[in-house]
Amino acid sequence: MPELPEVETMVRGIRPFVAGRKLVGFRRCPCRCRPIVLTPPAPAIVRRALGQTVVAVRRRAKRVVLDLCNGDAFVIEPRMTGLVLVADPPDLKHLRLEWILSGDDAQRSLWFWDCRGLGTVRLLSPAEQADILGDARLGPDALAMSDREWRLRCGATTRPIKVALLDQKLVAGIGNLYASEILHLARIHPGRSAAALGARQISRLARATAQVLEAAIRCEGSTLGDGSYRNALNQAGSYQNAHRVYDRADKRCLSCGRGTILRIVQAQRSTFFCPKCQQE
DNA sequence: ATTAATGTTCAGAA
DNA sequence: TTTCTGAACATTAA
Repeated sequence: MPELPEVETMVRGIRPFVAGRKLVGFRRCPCRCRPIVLTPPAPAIVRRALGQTVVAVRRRAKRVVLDLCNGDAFVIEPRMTGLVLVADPPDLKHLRLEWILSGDDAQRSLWFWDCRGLGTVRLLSPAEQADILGDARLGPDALAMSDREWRLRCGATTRPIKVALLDQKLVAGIGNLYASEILHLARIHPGRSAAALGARQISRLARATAQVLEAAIRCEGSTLGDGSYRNALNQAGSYQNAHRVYDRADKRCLSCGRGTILRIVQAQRSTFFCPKCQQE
């Protein structure tokens, strides 16, 4: 579920509750749901992380990173339905992992809640962080791409631009929902070859990416009809009210007022676009 | 019963 | 080498 704006919202939401605190315990889910996949296994995590202080809370692509004072870092990857919470989980069933934190005042907890259970939590050494979070595996953050970088990276692949935007090695942070929204704002057809985009289109793409993602962060992300996404305090985001095309198949285009939103499938994922605003 | 869902990764084929 | 497809992971809701 979460893409860059949702993960950024998680990071900002938990930071004041987590940064500067010491890890004094871990607990697995109290219910009988499948135990989360931990890397390394739980005993090694306890040995390496217990007693460490969380010195920073940051985002890398669609992951939440908790930097510890010994150089290790927890890397939380929410995938489709994962949430990081400091209060009030949606239900008590899918609380996969709890970090117990101690600070100047009372003890408190950070939770990883994940309904589908595809998310992961890893404790990585500095060398593993360089490998898994480094430039060889992830492209530049979507909010830190220059026009020049957009041009070079798009120019290097003939894949459809919608598919290229989902490639985390090309640009990090964009997912299926925001890819459709960005291309609609940039007035680019999702099937266009990335390498075939002209200079004006690249510059529109760069501006649309920043505009959509920054607006979505201000709205604390998108909470769709199933209510799945929640911020760190288990509150819904509001960017879904600003969606122009995502999940709006057969509805009137909100921009031109004439086109009908189409749903197509690219790389086994839904793409939504307006054939009037986004010409081939 | 079937399908699709804001993600990632792998195997195998073109 | 690049690109594409299908499958896998697991859960829920329409």
